[in-house]
Amino acid sequence: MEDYNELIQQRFKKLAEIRESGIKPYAGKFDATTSAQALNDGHQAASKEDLEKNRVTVSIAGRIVALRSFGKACFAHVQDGSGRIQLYFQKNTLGEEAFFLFKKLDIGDFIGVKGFLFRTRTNELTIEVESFVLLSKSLRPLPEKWHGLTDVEIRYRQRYVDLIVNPEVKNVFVMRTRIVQAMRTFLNSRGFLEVETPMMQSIPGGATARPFKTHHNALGMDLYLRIAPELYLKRLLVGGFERVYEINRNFRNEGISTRHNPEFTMLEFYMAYADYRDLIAMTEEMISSIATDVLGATEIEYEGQKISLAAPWKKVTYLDSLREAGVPEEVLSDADKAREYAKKAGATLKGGEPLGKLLNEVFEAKVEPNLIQPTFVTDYPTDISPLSKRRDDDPRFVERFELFVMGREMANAFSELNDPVDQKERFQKQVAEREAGDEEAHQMDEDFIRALEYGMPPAAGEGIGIDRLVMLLTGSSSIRDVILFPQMKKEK
RNA sequence: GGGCCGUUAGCUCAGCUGGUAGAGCAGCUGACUCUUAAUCAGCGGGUCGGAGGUUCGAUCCCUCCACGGCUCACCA
Repeated sequence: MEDYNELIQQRFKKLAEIRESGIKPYAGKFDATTSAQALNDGHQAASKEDLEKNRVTVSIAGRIVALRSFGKACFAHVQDGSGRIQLYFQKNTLGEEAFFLFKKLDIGDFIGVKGFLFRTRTNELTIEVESFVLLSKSLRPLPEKWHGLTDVEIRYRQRYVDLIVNPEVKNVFVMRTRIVQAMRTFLNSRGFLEVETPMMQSIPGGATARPFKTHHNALGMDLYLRIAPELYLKRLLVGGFERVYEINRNFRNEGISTRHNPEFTMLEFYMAYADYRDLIAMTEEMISSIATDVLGATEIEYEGQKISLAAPWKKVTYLDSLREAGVPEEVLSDADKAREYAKKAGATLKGGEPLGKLLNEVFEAKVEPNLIQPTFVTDYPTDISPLSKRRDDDPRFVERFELFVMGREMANAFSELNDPVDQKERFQKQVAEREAGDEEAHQMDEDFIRALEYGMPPAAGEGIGIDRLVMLLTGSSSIRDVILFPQMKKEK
């Protein structure tokens, strides 16, 4: 931490003076009768004369965010959890002693005030303060009032300051909470049960990604932070839960970018006796209803582009999406031609990739960036979908879709593979890829196979990246703007 | 991890060709009882991200390092 500068030292001095005068600079509770927003909303229609005729006495607590001082009077704004309201302090009203303490206050201090409402000459609803208490002395200066705080490093590292001075930042996080609430309401109303499954797993499964490793001392065993809850949620299907979901953190030991944070939040839900087609309809309904709940609209703008979340959304099969992007037919079924084509498209290949993986390189380069309006891409190659059920008509493809908006993957869903023999073979294939050097390939999970051998009902499951959904709905271009405390390097 | 860019007062930013740093806000002192970017007068505040190097002299040029941003790779 840096040394205390002159401004901070001045405030420590004021703190000492306040203590010397027998006043507690860090008080206990304060009973506010109202909030800034309640006052502004509730007295919108009250005229200057109304307020003079029928005096409204209020008490409110908050942080001083602006001070405009005259000799024997002062205007201030306090900010509470709901908004801001102006205060007016007069020496005549407060008395000598209280006015002396008032002079020791700084921007940033928390105070509780009692007073009555009036309107100023400029008609701003204001509290004339009759008495006040210092609730908490602030020792550090807040950023200036014109430009506020824009340094992104300070904004992320000291999010508390960002939240104090940038109301739109706070609003994004309020919206995030509302989005998640709307999601829970949607799922709960359809009979889904929210559950919690292990964050620490001895075999990190359910996704292709590199995990964080940790160690349990008493058990003497390595554990991994989960990369997905999928395999545990499916064990619950085996156990008889028919509709379950989990909204929680996943951890992936990979690069950090404007779209990736090492810990991020996913919704995963599983629905017995359904297939991926049911989830297409449900996803359209869920996301458009969340948008309506939270934004009051299904038309949004993201990074200058208008996006319509009104159902129905475009659907295209994986192969057709490649065809539409101009990929020649022979590339779609020939691994050698696909390899050549993927290379030309700029993919970095290690060699030995199966056709599905090669096609996916092409897909990511040629198709994904152009999926601006919500689009379901269906029927993925089996090679890159080790947990999905095969299509009856063509086992090279699975019953799976991904949802793309703004060229980004928003959801991934499939009919769950419930054939233990097929699942075991797929794991074995993954293990082989792992042994061939693919660190992200699945490991064998014997217990999961055992669970499937007891019998898992046919089911469909889906994952939706909450952070990315929040980005979309709040117009945020960086994932760090929708995560309160994004991961940063250690401060020096 | 690679490439590009950035880091100057508490905050937001200037700083020319290399000659040891400025503004606004915030702060302090004083004036001021309806301001809201309050106003007026005065004052203080800097390891110019860090360490080396070049130079008579470095905020400025070079090297390395740290942190951040964008981007590519990896991925969701």
